[in-house]
Amino acid sequence: MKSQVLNVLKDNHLNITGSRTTILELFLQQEGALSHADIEKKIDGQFDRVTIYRTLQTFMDKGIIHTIPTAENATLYALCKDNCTAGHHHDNHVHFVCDKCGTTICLDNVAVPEIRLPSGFTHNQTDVLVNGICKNCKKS
Amino acid sequence: MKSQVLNVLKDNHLNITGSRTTILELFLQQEGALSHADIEKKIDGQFDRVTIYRTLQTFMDKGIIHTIPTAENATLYALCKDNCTAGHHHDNHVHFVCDKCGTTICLDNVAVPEIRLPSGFTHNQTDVLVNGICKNCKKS
DNA sequence: ATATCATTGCAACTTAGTTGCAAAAAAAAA
DNA sequence: TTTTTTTTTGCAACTAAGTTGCAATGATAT
Repeated sequence: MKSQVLNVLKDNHLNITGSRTTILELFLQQEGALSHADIEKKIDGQFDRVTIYRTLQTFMDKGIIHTIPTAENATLYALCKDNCTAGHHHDNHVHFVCDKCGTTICLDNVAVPEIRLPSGFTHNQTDVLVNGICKNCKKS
Repeated sequence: MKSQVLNVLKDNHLNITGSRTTILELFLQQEGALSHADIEKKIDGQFDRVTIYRTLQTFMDKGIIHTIPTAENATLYALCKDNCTAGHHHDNHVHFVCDKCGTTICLDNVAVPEIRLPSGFTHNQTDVLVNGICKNCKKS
């Protein structure tokens, strides 16, 4: 729905522009996370590489999306659910990477466990990355 | 100790060469993980960039080192402790990144917790990345 | 000591990401 | 609605990370 896109942008005090609506729509249309390259393919020349980078950075700053660290070291971006405040936001959920189809998704209802660190270490944030076979690939 | 370096190489059926002994020594001399750039700096032109990449790849193939996924998406390499068999090896420990000094270390005695996945998902491997302040930085 | 096979350095390339600046597009003001 | 101001975009040029082919060098086995 188009109005959802506009609402998200308005709520974050962002001007409505072509690249922002188009890229935000991509995220809302699908479950998995997207890389810069994924987006570049999907919009097929509609916007410049640099514009995509800058749009993603803007969304990051506002807490609309977050990055996912992957084992293969490609930066992935995914929508934040609800309670991410601008800037300093935590993704308190587990990230899942499918070994078969390569899709990365956020398991929003799988909590990150507490890690007991050795004495002398202070905890700040935890990222959990699980590899395996996803729901869709298992069926086939 | 020099003989330790040679033993590791011999045990893994690797020819003894300059770059392999030098780079392996670097890993044995220190606690934290190293990036390609770190190594390049430390060996200061002794070996070609490409040779470093290939040496790291060789060590990976043999299970001497493993990669650590980082939030900033720079590939880090660290020594495997003991029971990593060649090729398919698991790093069943937590990785810690210090927000102050940037050092990444393997917390070998902090186990990776079991993650309970939603139905339909099959588990294969888990990576845990903790950010915070390390032992050394806390003192100062 | 030499033949064989593995390893290295070089050059050239691809891919990811960044920066400055002028043009174009939004939003605000008149 | 038109003009002004501010933001956003595209382009070009750049840096950094990583890869590949090939000829030359170095290690190992005979």
